[in-house]
Amino acid sequence: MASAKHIGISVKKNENLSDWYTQVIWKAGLADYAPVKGFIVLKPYGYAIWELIKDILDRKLKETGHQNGFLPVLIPEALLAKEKDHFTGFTPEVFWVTRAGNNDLSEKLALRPTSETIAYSSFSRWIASYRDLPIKMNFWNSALRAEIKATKPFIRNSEFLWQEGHTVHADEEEAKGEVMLILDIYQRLIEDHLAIATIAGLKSEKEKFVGAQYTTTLEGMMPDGKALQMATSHHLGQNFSKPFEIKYLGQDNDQHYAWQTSWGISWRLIGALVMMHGDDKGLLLPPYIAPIQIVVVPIFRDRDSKVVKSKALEVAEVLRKSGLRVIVDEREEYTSGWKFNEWEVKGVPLRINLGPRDIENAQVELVRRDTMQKSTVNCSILVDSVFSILNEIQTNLLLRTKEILRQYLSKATSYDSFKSILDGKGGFVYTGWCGDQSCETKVKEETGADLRVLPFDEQQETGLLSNCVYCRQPANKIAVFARAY
RNA sequence: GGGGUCGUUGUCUAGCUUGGUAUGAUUCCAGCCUUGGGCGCUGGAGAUCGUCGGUUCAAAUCCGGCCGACCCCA
Repeated sequence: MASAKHIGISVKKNENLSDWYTQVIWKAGLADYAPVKGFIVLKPYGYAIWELIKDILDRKLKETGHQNGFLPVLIPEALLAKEKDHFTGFTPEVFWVTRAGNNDLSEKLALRPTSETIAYSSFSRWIASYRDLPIKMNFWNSALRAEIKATKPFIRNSEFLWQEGHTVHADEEEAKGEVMLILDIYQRLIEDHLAIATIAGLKSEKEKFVGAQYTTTLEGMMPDGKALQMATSHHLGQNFSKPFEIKYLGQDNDQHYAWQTSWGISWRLIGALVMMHGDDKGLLLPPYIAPIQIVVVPIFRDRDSKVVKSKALEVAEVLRKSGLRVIVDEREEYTSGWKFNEWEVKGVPLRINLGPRDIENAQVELVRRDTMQKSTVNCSILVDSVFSILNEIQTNLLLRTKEILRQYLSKATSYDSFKSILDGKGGFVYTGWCGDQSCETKVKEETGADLRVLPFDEQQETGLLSNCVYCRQPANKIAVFARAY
């Protein structure tokens, strides 16, 4: 139908990912624009996805000994400026509060771009001896970083929901262990629940968190060949403990500066979910992270609406008792065809069609959102069938993103081939790198690609990539470059 | 950082060149009709044309600033 065209997604995903993406965010009911540039309003369906991400991660963090707290949103300028690199790095994007009511403030207050400084000013007062360590805290809050130019819902906003963890340890090895523990938790969350494959590794000196000793990262690859940073976990060393005087009295009766980590994921993961799994029909959510895993659509004529509806509610109840998130779309003002399309735009992974025909045969029709395959199952084996299909969808989606990642992995031994890959299909390009920041900067300036990650897995494999892609000097690292969001 | 496109009702859109009562669809509401892939019919509602200023007897339309959205390139 012609009229149906502008109700659904009006652009193909592989023709214009950007336009497609914003349409899906809007039409699936995840978010809406706010009156101020770079800000968005999260609608219930979008917030429900965030809540699920939050629940899963929160549980994992508590299981590993972390506790939640809450920090103020305003940070005095002097505090934010205490660690110099950190301050210099963030200052271009900090929002400042300079007035309260009718009075100018004597000291500017920053809307937190991140909470290291304010958290650590507290930590320094909480810690006296090694017996007070470790501190392992996490904060669910929002952060504000002014985005002047390019904004994109969930991917790049001036305010975003996230989680920031901050830990303090007596010795460096323990802190380094924490960094890797968290990165692993993130990778499990992202692969096992969000069904997105990533590359784990180190950020370069240029790209690391300002103020960190080193930054570990999980890098994802979007279907258009552009990279997206999914999570970071930082070893802060003693870079903050020194200016913030986070000291403890050791068993040796001497004062020591503590070792620290910080780490975070944001609602950017929702953006990644949309881009990775969605298709021309709209959103497609992996079952483990879908607020609605199953929608039951009763199909009826007037004379049998009662019996069909009550059967639909019964089916939903059985599935709910098995722990599934199920709704019944009982609305009478829409036809079933309308409902099919709507739930497909919203990405519900599994739909159950239930009409008089099915009731007669004690069966239901299952429709998978990922393959659009329909199957008919007998009510007696419904729960088992549903679980096995949901698991299949989850597995299938992860396989798809692994395949996308694999197709976007290239190796370049010369700068010419490096450039032609970037200008062609894009994606991740593995190269040799001398380790010199000036080569990294030149590559960025000339090609638009930055050094996304020094992958943990590939560092032993030299061979072909034995020279720096830019200066041709002997390489001492395998670097992965890409254009990125 | 550089370049470009755009803003008319909840949504999409005509009108703008050549200034004079704002077009159509969808949506929403009431009622009828029914629902296995975006049903149909009847009636009704919904717009200070993003915003501020300028030109003019008169501005959605011409000019300028600002706000916002989007795209391409580095």
